[in-house]
Amino acid sequence: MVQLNEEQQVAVQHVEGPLLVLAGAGSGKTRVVTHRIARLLEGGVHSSKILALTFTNKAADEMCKRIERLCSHFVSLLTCCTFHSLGARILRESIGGLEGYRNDFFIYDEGDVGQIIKDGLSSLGVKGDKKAVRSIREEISRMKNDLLTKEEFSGSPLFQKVFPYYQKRLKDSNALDFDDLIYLPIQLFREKPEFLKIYQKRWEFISIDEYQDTNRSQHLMVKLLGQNHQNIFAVGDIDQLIYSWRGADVKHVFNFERDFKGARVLSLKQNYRSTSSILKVANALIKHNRQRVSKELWSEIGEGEQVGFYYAQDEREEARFVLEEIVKRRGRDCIPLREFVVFYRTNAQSRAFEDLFFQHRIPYVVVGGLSFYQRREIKDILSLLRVVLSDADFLSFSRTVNLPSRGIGKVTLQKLKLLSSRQEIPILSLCRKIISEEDKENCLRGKQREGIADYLRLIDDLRSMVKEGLSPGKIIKRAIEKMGYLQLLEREEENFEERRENLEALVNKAAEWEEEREGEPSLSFLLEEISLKAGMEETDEEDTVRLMTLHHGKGLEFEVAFIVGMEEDLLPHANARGSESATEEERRLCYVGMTRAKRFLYLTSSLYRLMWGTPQVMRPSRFLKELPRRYIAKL
DNA sequence: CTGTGATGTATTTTT
DNA sequence: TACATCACAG
Repeated sequence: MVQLNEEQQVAVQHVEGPLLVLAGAGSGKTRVVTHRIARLLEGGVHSSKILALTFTNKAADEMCKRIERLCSHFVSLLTCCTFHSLGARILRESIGGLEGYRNDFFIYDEGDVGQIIKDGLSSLGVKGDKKAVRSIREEISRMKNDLLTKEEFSGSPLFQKVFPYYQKRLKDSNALDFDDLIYLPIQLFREKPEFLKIYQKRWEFISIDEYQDTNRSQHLMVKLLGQNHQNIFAVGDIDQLIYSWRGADVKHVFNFERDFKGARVLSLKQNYRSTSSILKVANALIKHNRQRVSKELWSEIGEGEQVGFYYAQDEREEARFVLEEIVKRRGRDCIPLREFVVFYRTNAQSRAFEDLFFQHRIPYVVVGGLSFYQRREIKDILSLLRVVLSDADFLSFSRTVNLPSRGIGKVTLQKLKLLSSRQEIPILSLCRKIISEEDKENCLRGKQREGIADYLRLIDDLRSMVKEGLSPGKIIKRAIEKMGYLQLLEREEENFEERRENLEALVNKAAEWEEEREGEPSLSFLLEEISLKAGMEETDEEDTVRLMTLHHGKGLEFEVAFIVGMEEDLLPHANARGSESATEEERRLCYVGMTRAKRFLYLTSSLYRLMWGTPQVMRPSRFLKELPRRYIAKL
């Protein structure tokens, strides 16, 4: 299928001015985007003038590769990345335009951010309830995504109290959160239009993938960057909008023609992925959504088999059914394991499948579960490296100062933090001061004082390695050795082997990264890449069954897809109860899952399900009743 | 300060 | 179930 259909051709040949492509699932969206960019390049547009934005790193990688394949020698300076990477890049260059920021910032992940909110709560005398932390985190995120100041944002009272603390902590630590990566460039562009001009000139052609999932700040970023030339090529599908909880809004798609004057709109309805049975079922489901423009996907692939439905007794039996079906299909249709995917609504559901697959030696990968970089042992080492690079990162300091145990506990830490903020000195400078001055104020003695001194020696040691220009991989290796981390793990952990292997993998990853990046393999660069790409592991090559949430399925395709747990309060999720728009989003989620399947699609429900360790009676999902019987086979 | 064990409470989705 | 937090003893 080298040929493009008529609508695709029109899109690919589009050069200047705004264009919105409403591309249904499997309609060759990525092909259109890549071919169009290839055409621009062939038409003489310099690669440095093109910006291609995607939603995930994986998609960015994929797009890069495909463009390269189409016209290898032109691509060198093409910018193809996620919104967040773009933001980070802009800020590295230009954050100096904003008062009080430095360009060697760290990027804090969700865990880091949660810890800071917790600290904030406890400094206010409120106990750090996990739920409260999460809701405040969401409020902060919402505020920044909606580009509001804290005065404009009507947050909860708790938010109002914690937010100033939160911002101060980040600033003192020279750190940014994820949302800042979009929020701050926009602030910069508004305050200092001369910076905006630079970037407007740099990128003359902008293409955005998964446009339906952009939130308000991302949307504005595109608008600002494209203001002059208006060469905006947006591709999206409102039936696949699944991130409204993160600020995505159909409004942005509906308003495209208003936001970009003279915009053309195209729609791609022919599907090149799935059998028509699968499409009929998916179409029937999504038709129940009111907020959409009607659109019926069709394909020429042939009817194929009916969609299978299985009603299981409990989740173990559900897993057993899936496993048997995989084994059967693999044998009968010669489908490799990597072409099977199991989709579920919540991460917790993966357990039953993991247990069974493990037991039966069926190789599998859980995509996007607890990411590699969020594992404790990895975070410990990376935190230490952050301290090596910065005097001010209190969070990383507190995480590592007592590894291995140096007698620095909660109390001492609190004392140090108080002193550090009172004297407005970075935490490490404070530590140096304390051990150099001869027991002035008597603030640390004996074991604690010796512990701090020991820690500082470790940091200095590693810093001198950085100065000598040792490679990141070597520094990481030395850091693990010097702090005696393995011995520490060995003493206290049961799954020592696994953790040791993870650390080994970290060193290897760093080494790999160095080879890729001939130019400038600095430690700080590596850390940035890790914080932006956390969660992306290269499992693509392995022939294993994939287990993932429906959200992770976006943009992927498989020969065989299972959507499990089709039950009320799970899909649609309990949190959507009573809200029509939330239920519609659940329906879209289900739709995304269905349209991932090329040849075979299975849906399963379970009568009983273990929740919090106790069995619960479940009711079949309302979505099942919305499907046309004649395309469904009960198994 | 550290380690232990009891106790209670939580499972949406993610760059 | 399982994980995190808390109280208490060493």
